[in-house]
Amino acid sequence: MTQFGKGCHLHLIDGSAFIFRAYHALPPLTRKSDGLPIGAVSGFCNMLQKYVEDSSGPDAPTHVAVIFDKGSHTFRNDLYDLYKANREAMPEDLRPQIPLTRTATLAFNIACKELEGYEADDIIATLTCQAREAGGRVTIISSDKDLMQLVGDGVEMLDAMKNKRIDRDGVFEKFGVFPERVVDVQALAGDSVDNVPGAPGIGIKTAALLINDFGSLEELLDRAGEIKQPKRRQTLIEKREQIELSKRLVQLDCETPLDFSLDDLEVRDPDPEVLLGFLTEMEFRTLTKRVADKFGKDAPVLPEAAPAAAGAEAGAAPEMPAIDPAGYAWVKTAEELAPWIAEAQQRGWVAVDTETTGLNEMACDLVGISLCITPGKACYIPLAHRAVATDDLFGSDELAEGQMPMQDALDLLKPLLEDPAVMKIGQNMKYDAKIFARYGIGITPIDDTMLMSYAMHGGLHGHGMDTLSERYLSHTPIPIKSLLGSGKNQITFDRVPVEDAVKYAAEDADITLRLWTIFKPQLHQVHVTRVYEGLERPLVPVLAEMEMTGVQVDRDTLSRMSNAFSQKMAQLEAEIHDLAGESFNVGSPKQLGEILFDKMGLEGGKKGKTGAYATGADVLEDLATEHELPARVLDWRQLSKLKSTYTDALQEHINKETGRVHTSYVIAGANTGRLASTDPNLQNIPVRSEEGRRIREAFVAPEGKTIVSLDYSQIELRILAHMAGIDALKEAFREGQDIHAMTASEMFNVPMEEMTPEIRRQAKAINFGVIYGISGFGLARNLRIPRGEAQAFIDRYFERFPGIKTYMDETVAFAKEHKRVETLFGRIIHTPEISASGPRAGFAKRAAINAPIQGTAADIIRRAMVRMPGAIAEIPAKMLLQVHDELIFEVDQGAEDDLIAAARSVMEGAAEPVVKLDVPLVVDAGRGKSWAEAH
DNA sequence: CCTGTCACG
DNA sequence: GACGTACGTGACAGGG
Repeated sequence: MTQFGKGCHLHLIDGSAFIFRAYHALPPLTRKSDGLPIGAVSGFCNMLQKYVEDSSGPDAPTHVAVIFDKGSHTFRNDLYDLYKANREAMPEDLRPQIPLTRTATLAFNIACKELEGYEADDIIATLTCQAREAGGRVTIISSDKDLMQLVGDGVEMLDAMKNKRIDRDGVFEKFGVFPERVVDVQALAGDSVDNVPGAPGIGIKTAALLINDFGSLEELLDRAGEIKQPKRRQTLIEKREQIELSKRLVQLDCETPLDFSLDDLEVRDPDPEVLLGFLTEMEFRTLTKRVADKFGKDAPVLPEAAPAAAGAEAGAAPEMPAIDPAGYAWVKTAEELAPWIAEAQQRGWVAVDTETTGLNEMACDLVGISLCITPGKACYIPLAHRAVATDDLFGSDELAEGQMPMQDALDLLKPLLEDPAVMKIGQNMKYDAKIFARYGIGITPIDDTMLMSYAMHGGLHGHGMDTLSERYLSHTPIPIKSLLGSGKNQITFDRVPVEDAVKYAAEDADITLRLWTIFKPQLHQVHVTRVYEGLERPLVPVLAEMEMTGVQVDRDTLSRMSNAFSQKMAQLEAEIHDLAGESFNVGSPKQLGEILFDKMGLEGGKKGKTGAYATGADVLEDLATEHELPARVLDWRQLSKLKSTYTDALQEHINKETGRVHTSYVIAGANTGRLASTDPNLQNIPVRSEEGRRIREAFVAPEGKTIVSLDYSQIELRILAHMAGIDALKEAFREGQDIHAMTASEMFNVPMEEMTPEIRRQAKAINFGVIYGISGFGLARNLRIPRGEAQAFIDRYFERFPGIKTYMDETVAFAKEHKRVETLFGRIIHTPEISASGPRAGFAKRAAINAPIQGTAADIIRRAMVRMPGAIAEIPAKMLLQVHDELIFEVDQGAEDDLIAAARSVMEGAAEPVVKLDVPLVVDAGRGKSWAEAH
């Protein structure tokens, strides 16, 4: 045994932090065989495994221990009975998992230490002091700021989450003092999480200032009389005892009586039998396999789960072979393709993936197709790969060897892809469906693993294939960059050698199929089958159709506007330079800030975290009342935005073949269930300003057609009225009243006849604020009124509509209990951050309040869109665009009334029959030759 | 690649 | 005068 000393490196892992992070990061998983809650243990083991993998190499620890808290009563409670009194009770499903995390640690053969009556922090402190005295190094793996007292002199912290090391400078950044004085700052600032009182009204910033001025807390308290600010002086004198108590509470104990020594913590290799035994007992399929692979052993056989219950544990795949390119075939001929088609037909499903020359489905070509029916066994059918030329840099235009004619392959595949009895499985099927559509194939029926994940895991993580593969298959797919390169040397997929393409493309189909086998049975368990089958999957063909149709955009209109903007901008720029007395880049916020606040010396310059002055519109608007220059800059910025983002960029997006603009909707992008529009984004075409609105004049109907726009009136407020059950609001909506005026009348006791636009405006801001999870600060900023006044408005609002407050509180409570919120249609939005501390808690809370409202509205318009094609089938009209609460159509002249009647009926009735709203949904309609006229 | 800014619902 | 704050998006320009 080596004696701990110089050259040794001790790792101390904050076990409780690991547990809580694991618990909050994962859905509530249970062990399949007996339903034992196991999510936190699973996450804990994954984190330990990752730690073990990451901590090899030259900087590897020689000694390591995981330290836990034990018991709820510590010596600090004897000092102060309210210590940690406001901690929430441990969740019911976490409690039984705690002992298992000890077992897990031991199974990894890592020392596992705890001590009754002491917090983990104290044990960590004691060990750190011992190690430091012995001349060794220490890394504390935790993000707990209390432990920052220990940093320095060979001791560092490692935030495993952010993979960020924290040294003395890092501590200074956080606390404004070096580690020796962190206790002093904490004693003053207190800690709301641990219920350490501190000095009221003093936070970390002020505390650091004081400590740096006086040198130490004791010095500060002795000489408190010298402090200039009367309030602060009084606090420090009056609360001296409380501050001293706080210091004793935050001071870590380096004298914890330990019954073991550093030498007992020496790193040991795990015993494969023990570790695999434990993992198998927990029924962690993926991790068991991964660890078994590491040891070069076969994974122990797990009890076979019934297919319907498969995957109750994260990543719990049904038995599947390893992902291995050896199982991937290169299909070269029709004869080789035939058995794949036959097997798909016989099994009733096939995973399909297309490879193309680019990401724009409307302007790229098919290069190959991959298929997979059984995990581990997949094929790639190359169709348009170019021969790799040896003599020139640009490659050849010749087709590569070993490919069947594209049309032959498509002719063979078409019956399969259109066979109603064979499920086609894809990842982001809208993409493949659009490609196939261009080759005359209407792929149906489909399942989409991206959308399955979105329905089940919305809010937890992204739903791209790489994310899903890593999370649920513990496998990193071959990066496309490894084939295509990046930057200007990037090649297109048809230039990839077929041998490489087979491995990549077949793997994609294999992964997709594996994800499907895991997800499919889970949809039902998580109760999102209706969401997936009613709101996500059926939207794929509808959106594909809309995107392929595109919208006509008039290039000349845009081009003329661009020129006009250029001229006006040049003029403004000259004026701005004149006013500044020098030439600079108006488009650079950095340079602008320096001109405004350094050179011109204007008041109100505030630097952000990067050290640059803020020059946002709100800042400039304040300055504009006094000065010419900021006012000009605002005008310039507006034009610059319109030109670069709209009049110029939109022209680039006009498709050469169709002459129209084809956006792409992201179905699984927004947390709330909304769509997002990209390349180009047609959901943020200007409308609020007069100049901007003119951009919409360029969105036109072709000869003989009309643009029709239908939009939901106040849909989110209506949903709020329904969900929160506010009778006054419901009544107002039923009677078709002006809802903001009614709110104003109710709040400010102004009769409706005497309503002024100003009072109504304020009420409108409050109504919107409520939807966003109102705060005094936010409302104050929006209305540009003092914060106290804004808070008074809010208090008044809650007084008049107590149901709203109840709704908000109940929604947050639900989110805290279930780590998710739901829409009226059962869409789940996970809220993993809801129990976070600090500013993130506020964010999460407001997002949780907003999500059911915004999400229900999103569900409703999705339902309308899914039904729309059937409802307007007999009308010569096409749905073109969706803008969250608005649908835009193109219709033959003369059929406008029919379309409006049919579409309005679908939209107004979209919630039914699943949800019967207590308020009517009202749809406004407009028509014209352009979007500007129709809106 | 990140940040600030600004366009929309 | 603890902190930082309305919700949800995407695109562009500047700057490292």
